[in-house]
Amino acid sequence: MKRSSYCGDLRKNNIGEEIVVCGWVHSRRDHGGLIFIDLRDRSGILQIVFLPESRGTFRIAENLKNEYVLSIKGLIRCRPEGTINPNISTGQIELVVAEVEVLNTCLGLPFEISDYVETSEELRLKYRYLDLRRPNFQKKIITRHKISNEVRNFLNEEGFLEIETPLLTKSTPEGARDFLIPSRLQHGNFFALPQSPQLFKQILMISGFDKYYQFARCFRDEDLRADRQLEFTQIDIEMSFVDEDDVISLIERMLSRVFKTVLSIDISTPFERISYNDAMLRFGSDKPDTRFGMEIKDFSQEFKNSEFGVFSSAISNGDVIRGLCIPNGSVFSRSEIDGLIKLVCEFGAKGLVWIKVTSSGVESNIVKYFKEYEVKTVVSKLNARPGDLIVLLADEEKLVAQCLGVLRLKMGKKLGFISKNNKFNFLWVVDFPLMNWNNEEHRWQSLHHPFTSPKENIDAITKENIGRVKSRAYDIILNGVELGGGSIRIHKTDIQKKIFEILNISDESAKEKFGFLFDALLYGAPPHGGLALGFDRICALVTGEESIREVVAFPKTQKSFDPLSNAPTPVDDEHLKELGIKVISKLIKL
RNA sequence: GGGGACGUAGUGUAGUCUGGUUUAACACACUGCCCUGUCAAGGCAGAGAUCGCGGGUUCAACUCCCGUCGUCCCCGCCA
Repeated sequence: MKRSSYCGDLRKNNIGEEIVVCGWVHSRRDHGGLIFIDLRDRSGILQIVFLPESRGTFRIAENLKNEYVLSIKGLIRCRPEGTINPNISTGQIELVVAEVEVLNTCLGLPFEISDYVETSEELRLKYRYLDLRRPNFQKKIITRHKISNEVRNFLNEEGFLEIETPLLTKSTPEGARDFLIPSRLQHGNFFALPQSPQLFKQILMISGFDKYYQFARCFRDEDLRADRQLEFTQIDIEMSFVDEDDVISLIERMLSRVFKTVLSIDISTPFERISYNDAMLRFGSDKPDTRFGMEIKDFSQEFKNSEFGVFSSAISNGDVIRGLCIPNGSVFSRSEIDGLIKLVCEFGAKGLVWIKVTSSGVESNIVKYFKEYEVKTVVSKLNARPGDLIVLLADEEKLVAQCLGVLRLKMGKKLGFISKNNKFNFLWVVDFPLMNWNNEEHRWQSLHHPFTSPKENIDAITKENIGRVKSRAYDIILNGVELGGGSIRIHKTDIQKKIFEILNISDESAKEKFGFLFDALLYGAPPHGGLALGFDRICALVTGEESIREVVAFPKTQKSFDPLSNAPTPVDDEHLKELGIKVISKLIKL
């Protein structure tokens, strides 16, 4: 009995056809003289009817259990009047069994294969093959495929070539911790798994491939989060002879096509663009969630000469004063407000000022030190209304932005401004600084990576000036999630040299670390740029999931363990010897 | 490295704050029987838990304390 149809594809127009379906027993409803089976495959569920007249098949049906694997031949017929199930796509028809073959049995299940029963993630991961059988999960994995398929279609039509880059590659000093692979033929040397195919895709541009893409597996040995796995997939794109607008427009067209095809949602293009400085000022984040307001305002000017010493001296110290208004926040109790203060303190900010706006005036921990016009200015600038809670913070600019940004998000969630409402707010963040100063290591660092092209020409790239130099980088944000980012790259050796100089990377070590790209720039590198999108994150957002583990078939736990395979595991001493690695019988705690 | 939440039959939860009326409850799943139109089927009966693990406090611990393991969320980290 060879399968002729998928269960979920059958409809009224198949009535009268003899078909063969294969799948799993999703549920059994035994009425004594009549037995129904819901047969499930990846396409959906089909109701199977076993009638007592067909004695052989009926006896088999009496002994079926959940998740038995069946092959069934029978006739599709219309369901009798009044027995139509509007909840499933095949609800108007059913299959009357002629022949049934039990292809396999199934043990008692560790959890139910059902969309209605939640199970601990630990158990789901251990029995991932069962978890993946759940219809909702199958939908998500299929959606993931649809997205990647549509991205490929689009890019292929646009003339892009998919080209693979190596997984066994070279360790790079900057960025995340590398996964290292010892070389058997060259003891003491290591490959690294790529954190991204960055250098290779730039090489491909220099090789003349012009428009490249890849669904690239990337690896970073850093701590895991809901939106971070050790290995993840990025849609990696690079183009030659383009500027920022070309890349941005391509991605906008690509994403609107994907959302149209997969979700039937029209997203309007072009996406809003916001400068990095604006994002930090107004939202306290370089990945602002613009689905709700509650924007941050600066009050440094207003309090420059304030009699409230804490504020005026903060300004003269070079700090800033910023604040936001929490709608209906005055209902918060004293302890809830203390919670906010504690939250801000956790980041190292000294403390915050709060003002409850009431119909009869204001109420505050500190407002008695303010002049009346100062209070009025704050209230009106934040457009605060009776019932609102104003929060002000004076501290170093970066810290204030971070604290208020976190506070804004927390309040937005708490007050229900962020909900699963199928709203997709795309946003480009542009005009990033090229570098920022690392205070601990006392050196300049690239904000993106050292191959990002500066906006200014080469004469403006000096150690004195570098803090003010913007880059030709762009990040794409969706609902406060960093979907991806990219830049126009440096294609001229002189600029690249200057960047390395400022980053304190010597010619020698630049050669050693990025030598092959450095050399390649000398041999006719075209202007080029591109971007990488977090594919797992896109899938999570499209399917309405909070965690990318919900759209990854085989993810790892937060401690980077795979409960399905039990990886990672120890290996044989023999194997280690071949790799030239000394056998360590006991791990030494450093 | 740090902060927080959680861990109770196969699964999901309640009970824990305020220790003893608990012989640890409920739902689903499971087992047996009944049932010819159900569809997250229904009815009857039944089995299933040393309350993550170790220690402590107490006349008495699922409950309080300490430690430990695991899972999740967050900070650091992730160019």
